[in-house]
Amino acid sequence: MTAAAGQFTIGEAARASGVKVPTIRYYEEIGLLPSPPRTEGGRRSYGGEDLRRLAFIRHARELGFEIEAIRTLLRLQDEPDQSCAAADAIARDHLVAVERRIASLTALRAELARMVEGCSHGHVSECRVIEILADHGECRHHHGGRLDAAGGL
Amino acid sequence: MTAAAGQFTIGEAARASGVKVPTIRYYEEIGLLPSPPRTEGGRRSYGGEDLRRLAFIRHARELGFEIEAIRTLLRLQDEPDQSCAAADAIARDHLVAVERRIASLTALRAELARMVEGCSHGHVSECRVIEILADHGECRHHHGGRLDAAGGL
DNA sequence: CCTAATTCCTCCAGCGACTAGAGGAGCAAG
DNA sequence: CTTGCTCCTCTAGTCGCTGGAGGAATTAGG
Repeated sequence: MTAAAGQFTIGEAARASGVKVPTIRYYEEIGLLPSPPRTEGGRRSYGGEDLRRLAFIRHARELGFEIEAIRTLLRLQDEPDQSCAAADAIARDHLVAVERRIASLTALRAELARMVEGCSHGHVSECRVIEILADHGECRHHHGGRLDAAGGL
Repeated sequence: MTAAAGQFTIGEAARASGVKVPTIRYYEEIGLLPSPPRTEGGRRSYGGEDLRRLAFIRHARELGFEIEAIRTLLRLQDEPDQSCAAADAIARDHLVAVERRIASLTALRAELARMVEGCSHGHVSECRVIEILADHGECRHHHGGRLDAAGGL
């Protein structure tokens, strides 16, 4: 460790924040994280403020905020005299989106549960799972849009 | 209409199934939907079986099944004498994933609700929303992975 | 001081599941 | 015959990363 106190390598920043190294570089590339100074050898050298920013980003991503929303939130954070109405609006919008998502996933769960329960574990020709998928009319699930299958956690 | 009865253009297939035209071509490209015969002029001509397959795919996508899972389900559907254990397993796995997702979104909703409620609508410097995002320690949300913000419906 | 292991650098490609646009051909109706 | 719609192919872009190649720099051990 030749570096000054309070300076961190990208690897240390990654371990401290829980954001992977390539992701940190990606955040820099898209301008979400400022380009840090470099050491003589050309390596990124982060300070405490950068780590805080990174933690902020990580937490916001965990909460499902999009990069563009986070960009706005970070700008707001940098200007503490401004009204926080904008931050409030972003959070509120997101809350509404999350609620819609929960509602649709709950409907989905019900349909999947019915599929699985109805399955008699015999042949495909009499399988509820296949049957319900083949015939939308048979289910109570009406027309949400698409859901991502896997998604986070 | 010069085409034989029971034959449909890609546009008609799209309207009938609710899958967009470019998406149908995409499904063909990735081998999810068989390449249909073409008319003299080179246009795709779909039959009733294709429409049924497309409806199956659409429904499964609405239910959040991934393309690869759908590919497996379609193969199963084509062999009605096989055991449906595989289909059952896919649906069960997906149900578990959906349940996990609901649980994490519910935790998320709670945190977002606390953020929004705590906001005093004053300046950014004392905004709960910004504050909670900046300090993970302040919240009860512990370490799920990432969630997609928008996603389906 | 030398070496080996680790970490870092840049650049480019790929994921999933589409979506959008360019540029052109076919085809049905007026 | 022209208008306007649909269709064709092909390419590139979306979002938020993730991974690999190929090489330089640093660190730890001997």
